[in-house]
Amino acid sequence: MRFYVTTPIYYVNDKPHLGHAYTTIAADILARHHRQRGEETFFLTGVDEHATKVWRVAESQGLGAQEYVDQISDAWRSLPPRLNAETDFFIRTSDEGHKAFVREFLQRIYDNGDVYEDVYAGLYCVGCEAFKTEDELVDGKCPLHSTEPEWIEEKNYFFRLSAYQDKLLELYAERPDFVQPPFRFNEVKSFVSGGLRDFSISRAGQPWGIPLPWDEGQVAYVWADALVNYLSALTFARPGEDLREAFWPEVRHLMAQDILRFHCIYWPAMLLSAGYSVPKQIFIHGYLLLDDLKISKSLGNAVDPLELIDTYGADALRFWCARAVSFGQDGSASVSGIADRYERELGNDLGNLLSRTTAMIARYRDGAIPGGPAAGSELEGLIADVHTNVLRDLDGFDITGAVDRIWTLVRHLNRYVTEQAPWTLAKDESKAAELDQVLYDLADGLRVSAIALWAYLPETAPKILEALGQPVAFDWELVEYGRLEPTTSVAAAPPLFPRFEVSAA
RNA sequence: GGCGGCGUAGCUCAGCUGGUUAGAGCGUCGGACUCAUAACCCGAAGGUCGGUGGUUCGAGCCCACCCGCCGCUACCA
Repeated sequence: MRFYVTTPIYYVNDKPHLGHAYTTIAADILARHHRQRGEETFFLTGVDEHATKVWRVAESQGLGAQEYVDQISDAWRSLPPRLNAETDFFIRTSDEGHKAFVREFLQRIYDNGDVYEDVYAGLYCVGCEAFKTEDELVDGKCPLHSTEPEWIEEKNYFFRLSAYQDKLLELYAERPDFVQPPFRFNEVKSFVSGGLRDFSISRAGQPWGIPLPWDEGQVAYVWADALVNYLSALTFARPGEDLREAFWPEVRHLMAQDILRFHCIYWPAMLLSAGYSVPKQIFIHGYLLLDDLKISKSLGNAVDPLELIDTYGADALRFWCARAVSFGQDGSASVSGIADRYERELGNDLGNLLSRTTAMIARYRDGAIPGGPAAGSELEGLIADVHTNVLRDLDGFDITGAVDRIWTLVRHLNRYVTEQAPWTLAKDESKAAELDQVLYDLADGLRVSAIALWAYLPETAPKILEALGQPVAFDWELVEYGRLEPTTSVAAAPPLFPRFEVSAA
């Protein structure tokens, strides 16, 4: 089995905000999970650096476009590591390997007869980087930027998307899970059923971009450039290797709904034209609605994920992203929710569980875990549920449901402590075997929780295993009751998620 | 306008192909415990499941209509 997951390539002229972090975190959770299963996994993210605005901003600062994007790409490149996202490659559209591949890719489409030349004309707002129709304007100006759009009329090359309507509909019919969740797929199908218009794949008179192989005077325009990254990266991410053989078309694209159409319609059509297989799956996640408002730069409610990491840590942010909103749907979330999750769930449920468990093992058994697995325990059943059903959840991109399932185990363990009352057992020598059993089950349940949560909490999970004197390994087959390694060195663990001082809260 | 979705406890949401007293988390109130990061555990209060009318032995779940939100309805990264 192989697993290839992508985020969109982010537009360098943005600042990284929570929405970007959200997609990247989700992709990393999936990637880590599939690595746990022993699958060969590839996780790609990166930046889109070619755009008119980039060039204009660079010029206004007296910089060359390449020089400019070299500077601002760093902010983006550092985002995944800050999130603890383990990417396999970070692509930039100005990478030579990408540029060469795009030219070859577009040439194939061209050779296939799907490209023609036509005149593109319209009112163009530079701020929006979009053409506007008359009825979108207010007093002849762009309502967002209050500037008059420019009338642009130029020769462009067009991709014959209209010729792919039937092929796309066939594809959708053959692949009922091609686009997830289903209601997004419906949007795609109804859109395509309504007929497709060709779209332009080039811009004239632009010095910044990838020149078309058959007309060096024009550069590839957005989708003809950006989308191709998912394929191009495989050709040069590892020098000397062509990863296409392994990972294409085993790809899952993750993104928000704003770019759904381009991924579900344009991209498959271009791939078919160029003679490639289409992606395995496309998953559209929802927006985190902060105070019921979509996160957006223009609304001014953008949240800097790095500030949240500075306060709560990457694990808490990842956990919150996975838990706060059912993945795939829009949902209201509030930044204060991170503080709640941190304290209630990570601190009180999970962190405190480790504290009390290790403290009791140290106190009652001098750091040793003398018990062993007991057949037919309730714990065994819960762990079996996690073992099999988390896989199923995550195969369906349900990162929220999966972590909820794991949390059921964590909650069970806390309840188990109270029910068994080890402090009472400890007072009665004749109950020593019982106490051993309880401590064993707690330690083993915690061990399993840590392994299952590793994809979500890559920083915390190793700490739990270390505190329990367990090898730091996360293979999914270890999510099984009774695989606790004997140990004699458990000491009371320091808090995993310390409370904040009142003044800091 | 067309297509799709949503409206369930104070809040955020689960409720599979219709079937005994409608669930979870948080919040509130009460209790219990002491291993632990004053954490954890138990219990209670709290819902005419948007409205109306149908189908059915029986509907939160099916149908019709209505009300209120939201998404998509083309070239924006």
